[in-house]
Amino acid sequence: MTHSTPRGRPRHYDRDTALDQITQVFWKHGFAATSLDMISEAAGMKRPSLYAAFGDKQAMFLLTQTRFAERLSKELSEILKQPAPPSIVLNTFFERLIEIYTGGTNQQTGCFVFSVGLIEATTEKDIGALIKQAYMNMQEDIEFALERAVASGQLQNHGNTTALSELLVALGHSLAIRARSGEEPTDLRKLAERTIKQLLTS
Amino acid sequence: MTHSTPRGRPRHYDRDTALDQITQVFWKHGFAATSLDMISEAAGMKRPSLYAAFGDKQAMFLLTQTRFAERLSKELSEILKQPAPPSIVLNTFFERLIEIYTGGTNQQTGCFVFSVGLIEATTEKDIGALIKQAYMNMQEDIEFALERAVASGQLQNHGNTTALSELLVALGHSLAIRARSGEEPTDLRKLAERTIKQLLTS
DNA sequence: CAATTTATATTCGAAATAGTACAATAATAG
DNA sequence: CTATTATTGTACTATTTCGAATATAAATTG
Repeated sequence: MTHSTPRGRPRHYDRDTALDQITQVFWKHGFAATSLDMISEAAGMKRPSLYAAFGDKQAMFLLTQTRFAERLSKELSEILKQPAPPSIVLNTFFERLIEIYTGGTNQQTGCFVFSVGLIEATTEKDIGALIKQAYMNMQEDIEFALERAVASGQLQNHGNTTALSELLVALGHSLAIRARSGEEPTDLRKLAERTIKQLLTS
Repeated sequence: MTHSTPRGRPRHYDRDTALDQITQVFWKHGFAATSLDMISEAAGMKRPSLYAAFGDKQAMFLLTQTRFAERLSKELSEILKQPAPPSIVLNTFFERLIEIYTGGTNQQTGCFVFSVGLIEATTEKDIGALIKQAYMNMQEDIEFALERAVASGQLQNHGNTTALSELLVALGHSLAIRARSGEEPTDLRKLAERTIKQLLTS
């Protein structure tokens, strides 16, 4: 018989929220400093359940990294598709980024990929590729947005939209570092505003 | 009697080169993933000697971080004092930074402070302050250099030297991230050149 | 309700790790 | 040459950690 409820004892955890909580722990302490016991407690799952669900620690890390990168990429990409003037679009873009990087929705600071994942890039090539992919996507999306703005006359062409978008990616990287080293959201917002102004009007 | 040679058994290690080697291990694996055995082997010192010389693992990390930050700061500051045109000065500045970040002199990638130290900033406030100090110094030095260039007529004032220097710091942060995620030195040099050009001519 | 299935909870063992106590070594001082 | 001093080398302990083996719990199927 096909049934809605599966066969044996039902799962006590929700896969998605568990992954959210695992992400939080890794985000705060980094991969190596996070023990399975910490993960277990954070996720509300005993170690055997963790293994059954997600594999070992490395697998969990790779999973949460990929998941975070994809979600962030998708969300930011949506923001950049708005038809508003570039200064507005970029401001909302970086406001959202700063919110994420300073613990607005979660509790952690810095970027889970660009700060935390980055450390593992020397020993795990997959992670390095993932990170590069993440900011390359970001750069492309920004560049497209700038080009649309130039085409629609909302932005005077400063010659090089590529260099411009690379600079905006650099701002993103900088915000990640600054947030984790303890700078306040308000200061970061001001920095972003100043930077956008400088880049778009000159 | 006062003698040049101290009393007991002479040290087998050189403090400075030992610290260099400890830095290398931390730089590659990060704080948590580096064991005292790894440090011991890299430095050629047994654990008791390590403790006697530098204290525990945390102390060693803080020491190498501070030392690296100071040296880097001093070296880059010197470059920025050169009286050459700003495009030249900034190019040599970033060329040197890229060399450090891509394993030119050492073997490691990324920035020891902005990449590796950063992870510990959430649990150790000292490290966070150190990191912020490092890039704030960098920003000031760059800003002074730009202002001198404006004053001497080597650079047309684009209005905001502060915003400009913040963008150049952001480029530095971006290079650190890109280097560790596996980008090649040549690509990074091109990126830096493009960025400098974009920022100085517009 | 008994059998089956899946998930959770407990327990165990092996390895790694940090830090320290103690013995051995290599120099100087007189 | 003996005592002293500082450093190096070895050995030990307590704790943490990963991963797995085993026992228990909660559901469905017929």
